[in-house]
Amino acid sequence: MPVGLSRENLERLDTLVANRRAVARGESLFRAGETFLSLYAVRTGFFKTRVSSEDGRDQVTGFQMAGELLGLDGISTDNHTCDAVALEDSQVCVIPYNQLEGLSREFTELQHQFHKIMSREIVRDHGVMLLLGSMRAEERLAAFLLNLTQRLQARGFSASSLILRMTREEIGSYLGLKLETVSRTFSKFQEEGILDVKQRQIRILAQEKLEKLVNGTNC
Amino acid sequence: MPVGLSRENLERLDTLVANRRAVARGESLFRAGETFLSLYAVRTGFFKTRVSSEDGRDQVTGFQMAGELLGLDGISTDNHTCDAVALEDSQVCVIPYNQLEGLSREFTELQHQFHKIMSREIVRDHGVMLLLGSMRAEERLAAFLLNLTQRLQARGFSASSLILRMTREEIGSYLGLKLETVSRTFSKFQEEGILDVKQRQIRILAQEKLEKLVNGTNC
DNA sequence: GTCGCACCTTGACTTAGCTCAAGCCTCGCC
DNA sequence: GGCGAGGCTTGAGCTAAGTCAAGGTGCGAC
Repeated sequence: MPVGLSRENLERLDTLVANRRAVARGESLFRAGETFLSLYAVRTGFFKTRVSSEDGRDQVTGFQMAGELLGLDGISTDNHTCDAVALEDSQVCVIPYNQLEGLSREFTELQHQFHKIMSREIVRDHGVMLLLGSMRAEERLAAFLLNLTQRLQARGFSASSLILRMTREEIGSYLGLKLETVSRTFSKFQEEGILDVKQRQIRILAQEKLEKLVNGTNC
Repeated sequence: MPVGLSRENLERLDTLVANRRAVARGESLFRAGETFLSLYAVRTGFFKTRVSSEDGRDQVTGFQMAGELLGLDGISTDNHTCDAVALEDSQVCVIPYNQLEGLSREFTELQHQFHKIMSREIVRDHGVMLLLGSMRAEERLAAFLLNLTQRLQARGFSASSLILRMTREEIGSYLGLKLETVSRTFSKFQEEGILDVKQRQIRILAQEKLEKLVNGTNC
């Protein structure tokens, strides 16, 4: 991303993300209500983010893997508005937000990239709204799996074989379904020869059928 | 918002938003796929934004009123990713995006406010996900009405009386419900003495009951 | 090894919301 | 003033997904 920067400037960008933090499986990176100071870039591992309503309802709002950014919601009120929980032992880069704002005033390209990242999150959220608002259970799970494998593939992993880092309940929360429905839908996909499911090990046998479900020549 | 700026700088900020555009009821301000060049601030009127999936499913992603910003999704790919449609004759300020980036490199406060606005949109979207993923029809409609009146009240309108700018179908799309369900739920609220509903004229008779539905001492 | 716990699967039954259909407002237009 | 179209309401029946319950499975701790 940094194009044509001087050595000195490159070093300043480096110091922006120099700070590391390890988060053990099950621990929170941050929680709703905490003061917002930094963004976090996932280096290794896997996270979920989760919002809660006053009456204790939870909603998983996303799953984040290496290279993805956590904490953007905190900018709005200087407080985090969701919890970020590690689903496996993970490492993040700590990006102090005021330093990021300062540097992005100097480096047009950094500013532009940062805006694109925020905007991309908005676009992603709109996609999830479409999923939650108008898709049936099978379509939701198909879309979820295709999204996951696509992101894993971009990171050099197999496009057809993956290990889920989250429980059926977490998948259900993200997709607006109950865990039993997620489980039944996995079973259905297996019966139909679309997937091979062994607990959290998933092998995609017929990707085109998943795609057809999502793009839906059906309904 | 602009605090302690010189006359000259204030004028530069003014020119940023000097350009106006009128959009008649039913017309689009922009459409998915069009090149993204500007953000738009609603001056007067009312808009909906809508994403579509390949197979023609629509999802209303938001309703925007005076003072709210449209087009943030376009930054990510330099193309708009949703349609913005006026629900009544409206006027917007055109904010050329590259000028905004330029000025926000000079004015820390502008930069900071812009980031907060983007972040707020992300937080709002997470709230909608919670609604779509975990609330029942009555709770969704209650949350929708409370959100609307809150925003209208902040603009000096009544907290208890409002005129809907959108159809039952558009409300349903936003809330992940069919128009019949929206209609039935309005009728139910009327029977229970929570609302007085006359087509699009709504009077809130028992706001505390709506709040209780959303915060849910129930389930 | 085996015990316990968290997680997953499956079945039987229930239900919230959807679909389809019919009829009714209301507002703009001829 | 009457007519038409878009929008709204309501009913009846259906269905996808939820609920409740009873096991099954696999992994980590001892």
